[in-house]
Amino acid sequence: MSVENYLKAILYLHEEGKEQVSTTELAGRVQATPASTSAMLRKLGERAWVEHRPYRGVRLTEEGHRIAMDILRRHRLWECFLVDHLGFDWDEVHEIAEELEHVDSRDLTNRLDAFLGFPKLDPHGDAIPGPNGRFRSVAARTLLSEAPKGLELVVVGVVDGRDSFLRHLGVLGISLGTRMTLQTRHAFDGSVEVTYSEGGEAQMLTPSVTTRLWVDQSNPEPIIVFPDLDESETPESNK
Amino acid sequence: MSVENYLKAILYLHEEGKEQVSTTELAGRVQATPASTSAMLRKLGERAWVEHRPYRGVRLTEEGHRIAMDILRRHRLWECFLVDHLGFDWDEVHEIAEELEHVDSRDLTNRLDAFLGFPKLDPHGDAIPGPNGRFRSVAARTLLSEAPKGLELVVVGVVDGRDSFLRHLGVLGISLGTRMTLQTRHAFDGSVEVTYSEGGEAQMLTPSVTTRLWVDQSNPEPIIVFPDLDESETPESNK
DNA sequence: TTCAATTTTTAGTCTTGTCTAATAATTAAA
DNA sequence: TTTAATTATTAGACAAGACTAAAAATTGAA
Ligand SMILES: [Mn+2]
Ligand SMILES: [Mn+2]
Ligand SMILES: [Mn+2]
Ligand SMILES: [Mn+2]
Repeated sequence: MSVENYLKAILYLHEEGKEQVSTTELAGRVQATPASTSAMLRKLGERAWVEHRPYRGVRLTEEGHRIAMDILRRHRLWECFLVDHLGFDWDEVHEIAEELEHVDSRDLTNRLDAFLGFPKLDPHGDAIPGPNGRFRSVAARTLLSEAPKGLELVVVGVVDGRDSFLRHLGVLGISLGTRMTLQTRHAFDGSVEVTYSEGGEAQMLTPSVTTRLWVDQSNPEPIIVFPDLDESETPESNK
Repeated sequence: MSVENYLKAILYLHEEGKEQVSTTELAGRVQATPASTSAMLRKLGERAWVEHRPYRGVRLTEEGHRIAMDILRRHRLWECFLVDHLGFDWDEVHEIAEELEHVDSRDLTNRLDAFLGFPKLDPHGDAIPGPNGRFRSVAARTLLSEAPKGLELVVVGVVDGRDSFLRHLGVLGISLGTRMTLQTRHAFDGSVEVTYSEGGEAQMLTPSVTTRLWVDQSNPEPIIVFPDLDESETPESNK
């Protein structure tokens, strides 16, 4: 919980343009003393969620960025729910979302996302990260029918929101956030075969499906490389 | 958070008929050691949320009962939301609700309640406390093990909300609202045979099942609602 | 370049909640 | 009514996260 709030605060500061986040500024954001913040940064560094150069500042690692984006996603989705369905005003929701964001269930988050209609913006007009941990951008997504083979893809949207189609997706085991890799494309009729990252047998999808599904690359190229960080922790949370 | 889980666990045990709750039994419910539980009980006693007589057991005070009922209210409202609006199955929601229940905002709770249409029962058929901290309705219900033969019955709740039991019900083709008629009762082992109104073959049910299912006569009498109960009856049931 | 102001980290405590091991009280058996 | 088994509490530690006060590093002004 505390760890999550710190990560999100660092993300906010990055989004505001700060490459390096100072201890004091971060302390201000999380309402803690610089001393407490310093201790937390050491811990986050040990877990490889931030790169902390003492006295110099801190920056999210790729993994830390991923985690922070997921918290931001939950925060903004809940804000949508509170405003659009419970009738809160946009200035009343932040504090409550600040709590709800810490309920960490991938399934819950994705279903809430679907329930809300896959919103791209929260009630404050801020972009909502998608299930792949990146902001939803029209440019970044591709129809499954035109996606490349061999790369892990993640389903980021549907072209057709009719109930009949969504129910059919359910039968196929596909929902927003489903990860799959395109294995084969049959030129004859445009059908494709995919394998789900979660396992199971190869699945054939008809063009009626592949032309109605938005996908994106599941694992973007690493943007930042930290040569001297020691290896890997347990991937974070999320049942 | 921890404090809330202890209070709710004590409430559950009260609802199961235990006047005094023992340290060991409570420890089992909250998945902690008796030593930790003992320490927590001292603290809860200091805050006057329980009456703790060392070596004798513990009981919620009026204030503690009020707080616990409010947590139970949030838990069950969220379960309704997860099932009715996010499409979860009734055996998937408990763990998530276990987290959501701790988001403590009166405004949020009451708006959620309204959004859901002021439900009286959660997806497992358990009564939902109202904003006044008392149950809203008492449905006329009987254990299937004690129900009369030959009448059409409808499943209105489960005594045991554990996922394992709910999944077993799924295998048996039973869910909330399932209609059946008790055909035979075998005195030897307490097993019964029922037929489903929807059709299919007669189904044998073991006492482990029949003593955990609340049923009501299928004839559509309206649920009796007592908006302003003076006495806090102790509605039975649940995990 | 030097030194004082500012920023950051460290040292030492506290609180909450957890654990294991040891002790004490209660209950059940002989 | 003793004793043995069970149950409950206390003692002592630990981890997370927070604080204040003190020390160390960096920065900026003279
Ligand atoms: Mn938060
Ligand atoms: Mn917002
Ligand atoms: Mn809980
Ligand atoms: Mn329930």
